[in-house]
Amino acid sequence: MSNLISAAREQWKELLLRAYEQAVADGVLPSGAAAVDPEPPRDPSHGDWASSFALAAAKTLGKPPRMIAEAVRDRVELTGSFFATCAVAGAGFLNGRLGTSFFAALLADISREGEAYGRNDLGHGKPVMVEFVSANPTGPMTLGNARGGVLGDTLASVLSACGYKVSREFYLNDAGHQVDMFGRSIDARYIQLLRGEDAYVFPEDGYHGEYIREFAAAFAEQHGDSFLDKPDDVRREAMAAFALPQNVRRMKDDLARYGIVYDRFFHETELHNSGYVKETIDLLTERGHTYEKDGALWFEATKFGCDKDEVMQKSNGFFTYFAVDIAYHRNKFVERAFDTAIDVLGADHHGHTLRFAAAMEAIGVDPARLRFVLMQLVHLTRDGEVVRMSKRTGRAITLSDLLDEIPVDAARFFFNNRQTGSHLEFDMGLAVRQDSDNPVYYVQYAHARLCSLLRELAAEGFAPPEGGAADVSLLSTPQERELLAALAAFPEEIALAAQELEPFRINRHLIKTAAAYHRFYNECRVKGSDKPLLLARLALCASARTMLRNGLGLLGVSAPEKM
RNA sequence: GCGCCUGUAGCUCAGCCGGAUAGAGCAACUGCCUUCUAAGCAGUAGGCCCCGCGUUCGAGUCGCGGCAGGCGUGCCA
Repeated sequence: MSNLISAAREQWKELLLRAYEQAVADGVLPSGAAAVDPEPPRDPSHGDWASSFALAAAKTLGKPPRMIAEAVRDRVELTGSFFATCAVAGAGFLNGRLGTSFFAALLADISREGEAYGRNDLGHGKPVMVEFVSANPTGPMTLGNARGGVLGDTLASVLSACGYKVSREFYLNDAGHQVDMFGRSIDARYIQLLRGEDAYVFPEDGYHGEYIREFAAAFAEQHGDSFLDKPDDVRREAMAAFALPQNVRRMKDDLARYGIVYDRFFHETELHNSGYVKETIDLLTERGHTYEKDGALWFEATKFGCDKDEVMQKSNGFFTYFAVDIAYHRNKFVERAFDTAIDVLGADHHGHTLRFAAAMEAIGVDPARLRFVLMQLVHLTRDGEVVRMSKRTGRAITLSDLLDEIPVDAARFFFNNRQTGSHLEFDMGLAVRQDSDNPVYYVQYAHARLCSLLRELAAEGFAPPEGGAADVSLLSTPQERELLAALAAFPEEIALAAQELEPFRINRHLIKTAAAYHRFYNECRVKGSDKPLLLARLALCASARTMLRNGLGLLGVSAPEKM
């Protein structure tokens, strides 16, 4: 639960502020300057925390930044702090270098917390729902669903690590036009199967996939031609009722294979059957946010900053998708009392975010409780060539096709290896490659190397020292310091990933840490060193293994002990 | 037309609420295994950070105006 790195930052801020106050008391500097949050210097050779206090204060105090910085530096009291040195550099930066006490505390923390290292309690147990994928249940899942699945699942894990009570949810659109068309499509194939291709014109906007024919054939297998003389709507509903659960079953299987398990599949039909959609629309009307026009019921979105109003109930009496979704989100916040709901959506849905916020405000829910992760599209390539279709099926590549070819670890790592707002290029050639070009192996290899090293040391009778009993001051090479810094930064990365809804940060940090370890490995021998140094490096390695394992765990990627 | 997103090395992308000499990986070139896993490491080379103006002690980062690409703007979902 600790976050030593941010504790150190706060301490640096405080130490400099106190030194400044001393300089004021000494009559060297005028009063009036405000504290500044230190930041990590871009170049690690400058130290661990840098403050631009003197630069920011220069104008207020009417003194040159370097003069201010030097006056502060001369009065900074490092005894008993995490810091070993304070230096002035550049235009007037005050650079602090962490000392042994910090690193000893760090390794002790990691050793004590083990698999909990990196976690925090930002969430205080507040209930948060992450809704993701929510793919149309009338067909196979797409690559977009594949990316959304990883983002949602990883984000949920990250939030969970931050002390939120997280619920993973899949919204199942098992009602409405799409399902109707699903039934009509299967029905058309059913009739064509029994009476010949020319006997029935396939609906133009129907689902053309081969799987529709398969459902029709399966239905015919079970029921023969007994449905041919039934009324259209009876037939179609029977087809949908027959095929939908099977398709949902397949989606769940694919998701499970992908390492994704939901807390709940929420059925849209529940909202209709219970009258909740109508109740929600009535609520909007009661609150005076709707009007009738052209036989339809409209929501006055323009009252809440949108550029146009939205239809809630069509003139044919059916509710729009938007209306149902408002009801669904009301259910999340009001009936189920989630503190925050996060929707992972394709960027092509960005137009909804404003409308949703407006709708939440209109029903009396703070719009800030609804947050969106908008993800850009996926471009699939194979060794530089764009891939659109599966060679095997001749159709757009599905999640299932992808998992047939790409190991789950690689798929999960790749889909989270870019910021959500960036287009993601997924190189299938790279994803299956088992070498260091492939970042997932790079990280896993670092973990496996650590495990191997720790096994060898254990065989020689060396166990990681309890509670940081090693002499950390011996860890003084740049490689050791870089690795320590990466280990220290992990809790803050998790916190930022949760706050900013950027699960990609975990990938980035893992790659950074793995790189630091590989450099350490090449430069610093553990086996065969003098015992105090060996023990200090052993403690470092044990901590590094813990951090890498915890990070991979958040991603749902395995941490192999041998490769 | 209006709105949102993106524009950084040949390619794919980082750049953490404005900070020091703009980074990583790939591709190219040069090195490193009798030693804890070479699935690794070190080095060289590669940049009008799309353009212009502005704010600031300081701009890849903030503001305004352009340019280019993507998406949205349905009584579709």
